[in-house]
Amino acid sequence: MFKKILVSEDFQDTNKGIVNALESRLQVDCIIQEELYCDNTFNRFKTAIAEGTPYELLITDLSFKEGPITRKLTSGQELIKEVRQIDPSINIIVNSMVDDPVEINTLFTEQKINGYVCKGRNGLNELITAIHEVDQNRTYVSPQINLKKANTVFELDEYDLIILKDLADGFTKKEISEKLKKKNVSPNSESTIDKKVSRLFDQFEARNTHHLIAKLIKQGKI
Amino acid sequence: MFKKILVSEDFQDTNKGIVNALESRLQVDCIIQEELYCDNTFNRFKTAIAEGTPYELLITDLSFKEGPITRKLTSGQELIKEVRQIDPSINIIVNSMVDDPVEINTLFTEQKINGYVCKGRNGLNELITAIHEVDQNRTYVSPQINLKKANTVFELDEYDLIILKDLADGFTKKEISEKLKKKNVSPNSESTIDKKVSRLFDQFEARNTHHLIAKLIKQGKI
DNA sequence: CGCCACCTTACGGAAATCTGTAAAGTATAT
DNA sequence: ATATACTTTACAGATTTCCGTAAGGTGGCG
Repeated sequence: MFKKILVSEDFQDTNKGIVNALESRLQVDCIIQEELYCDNTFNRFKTAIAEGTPYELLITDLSFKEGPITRKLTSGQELIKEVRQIDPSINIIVNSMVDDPVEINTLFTEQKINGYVCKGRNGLNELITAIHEVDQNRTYVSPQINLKKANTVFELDEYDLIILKDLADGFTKKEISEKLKKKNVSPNSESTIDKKVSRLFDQFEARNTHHLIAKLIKQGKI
Repeated sequence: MFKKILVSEDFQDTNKGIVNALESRLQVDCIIQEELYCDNTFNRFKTAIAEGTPYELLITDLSFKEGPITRKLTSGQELIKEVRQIDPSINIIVNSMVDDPVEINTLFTEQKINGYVCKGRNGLNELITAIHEVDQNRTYVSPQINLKKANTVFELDEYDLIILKDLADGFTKKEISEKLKKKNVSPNSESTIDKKVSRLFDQFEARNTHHLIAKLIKQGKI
């Protein structure tokens, strides 16, 4: 079983909840340490390697609030990427409230994480299970997550909705294009998004994006 | 100090984190109980009153995920409303990630909550502080929340409405400027319209015109 | 009157939208 | 295989938005 674990989670209550559970439910000789900031996590991680006592397991959230400290790493995804670069063999379990299969699938295929636990009423129990599974060189995914859905192609309407909702939330088409690429959703070029929205102008007789969004929200379609 | 506390929070890790902290940092003779569902919280609450041993403090989250069980109460807000109806004197502290001053202010003015703790890197410490404050009959709000912002309601005057409605109808700022000139409404320069809308970005925390229009329509202000 | 705060307007540059054209890729039917 | 229709993508330009600076106008106040 793992002897050295690092927990990266910015909410103090959750952080303590995880650490307490690990301390009481794992073997006594396991060192469990915690960080509230991605940057601190990464530094501690590097230091441990330099000192010849590397961590064996990283448990991290994905979303980290802004704080008083200027940050280099602002998300769990970025943290994982950096960590993987300097230690490809480290075990990583993500513990987050994200439940989008597409996004989670990307973590497994690209970031090579070993487990994904979706926060919820059984999250802590699942996390313990995940640790044991990962320790046995198996992967773990919360049962309520259906990764198969990640591979199903979006219907046109659903695709349009993603774009329109993001536009209504103030994202630019370039940003939306980048978000789609990160989620491995295709098509995802700015040009295609442009065309899709232009076609919606015709369809809904809108003069421009402002008009289109206003119409659709008033119609309750977004 | 409170002798009987009920914690309502659907994420198991967070729930345990809170309960563990309370158990170790409050007096030993305090009964702390926990629930993962609003409905269960409410039932336990009613039962305690019926048995003549009511809770003195309720600590609750606002957002509760859907689960396998059909729910009557689906949010902390609904829970608080029901609880207040049968026990107007119960102390309530909300522990949530919501950071919108308007929303939090409503909890104090309408639901008469006694404390609000915003989840974050210091959330658990703040929660302990909040409990002590509420015990002394004072209210508590996380320091990063500026409730004053909640009271500065931004009224849209008639001039703002003309511009916003025209934007939502797909007119460009140049067109709106021309329309105003034709109607002999002043000010009417494109530049002034620009400034007006930019100020509305700040006031309503919108990233761009799409975002602003979407927000205002959703709020029913246009 | 001069000073100050605020509003209006002009202007310019960077970024984003809107529109058209064209090339490349995909799937289907013959 | 080839033709066809459709989708995706790149690119280019004209227009519009976004944001900063600065100049002029207006009204309050000692």
